[in-house]
Amino acid sequence: MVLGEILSHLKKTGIRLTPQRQEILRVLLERFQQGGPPLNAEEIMLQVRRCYPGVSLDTVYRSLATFTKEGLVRELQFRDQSRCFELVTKGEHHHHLVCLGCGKVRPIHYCPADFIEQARECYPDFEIEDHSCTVYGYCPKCREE
Amino acid sequence: MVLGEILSHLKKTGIRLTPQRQEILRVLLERFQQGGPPLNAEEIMLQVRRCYPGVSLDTVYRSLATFTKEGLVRELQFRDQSRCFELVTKGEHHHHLVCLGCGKVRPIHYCPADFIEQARECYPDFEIEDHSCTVYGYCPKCREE
DNA sequence: CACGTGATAGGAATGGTTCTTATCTAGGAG
DNA sequence: CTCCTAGATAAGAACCATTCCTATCACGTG
Repeated sequence: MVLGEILSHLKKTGIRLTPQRQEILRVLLERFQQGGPPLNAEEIMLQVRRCYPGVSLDTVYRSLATFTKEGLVRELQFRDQSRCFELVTKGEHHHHLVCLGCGKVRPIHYCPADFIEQARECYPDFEIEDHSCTVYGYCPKCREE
Repeated sequence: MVLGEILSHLKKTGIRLTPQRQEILRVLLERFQQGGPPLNAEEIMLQVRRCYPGVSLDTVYRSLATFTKEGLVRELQFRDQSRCFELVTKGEHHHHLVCLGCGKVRPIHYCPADFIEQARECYPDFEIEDHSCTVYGYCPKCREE
């Protein structure tokens, strides 16, 4: 997955490809390639401001909403109330392990196919689009308290 | 699971058992018994006000936070930003199907044990406390748009 | 290369949640 | 049963992440 692929996808959709938006996507891609935790809107803004100092939080939120609608970005919600975002990548799929102490997020590279199957059987009239599985606990550092 | 069990559990913890708190728990229990979707703070407040008209939203939030810390209540977050609460019940365990259109929540009475197992294997140093699995899609009504 | 439409910046507004303060009360001690 | 006090409550103010508003700007179509 490279930035070019994402940008050409965007072109097809007719969504305008401003430099700010390219930078937002680049930041998300970089984070994905590093395997790090998802970013929240403010973190994204701070990163983007390195190149485009004038960028507003509102712009970041609006762009992320647009990308989410387009299926390029996924929004995540954990129990600490924080909202964060990650790139949707073809061929790669993961879930999350969240520390209830420090809020740090780690990826789980496993997907329970049986669960989705069960949901489909239970509610055949539903058009299933997506799913998310999250495990909560305490990381080694937070266990010591 | 009856209200008495919950209340006696609370007594053991030393948490004060005010009538408002009893009513909040009763409302949550009623919802659980009906098998309905989880409630948000405002819905709970409105129900509680039938008996205790003076109850404030703040009281509801504080009580729910206390119950959550005590493991009596679970807080849920879905992608529409809404925050809601449900009773934690022994012997019963479920996950959720959420409509991306209207936000309505339905229970899925199935749990992917393999997923939790995998998380444990992946991160043996983590102390796993809880997990949640959510499927997103469009309900029959919202599919028509 | 000019034009129109959709995007942006900045500041103001919003709304859910939490804090503050004064008052009250549940429940243990006497 | 009555008193006492730590902890709970109500009301309104404060908070803060997110969204709205409006004037301005610029992407990329034609």
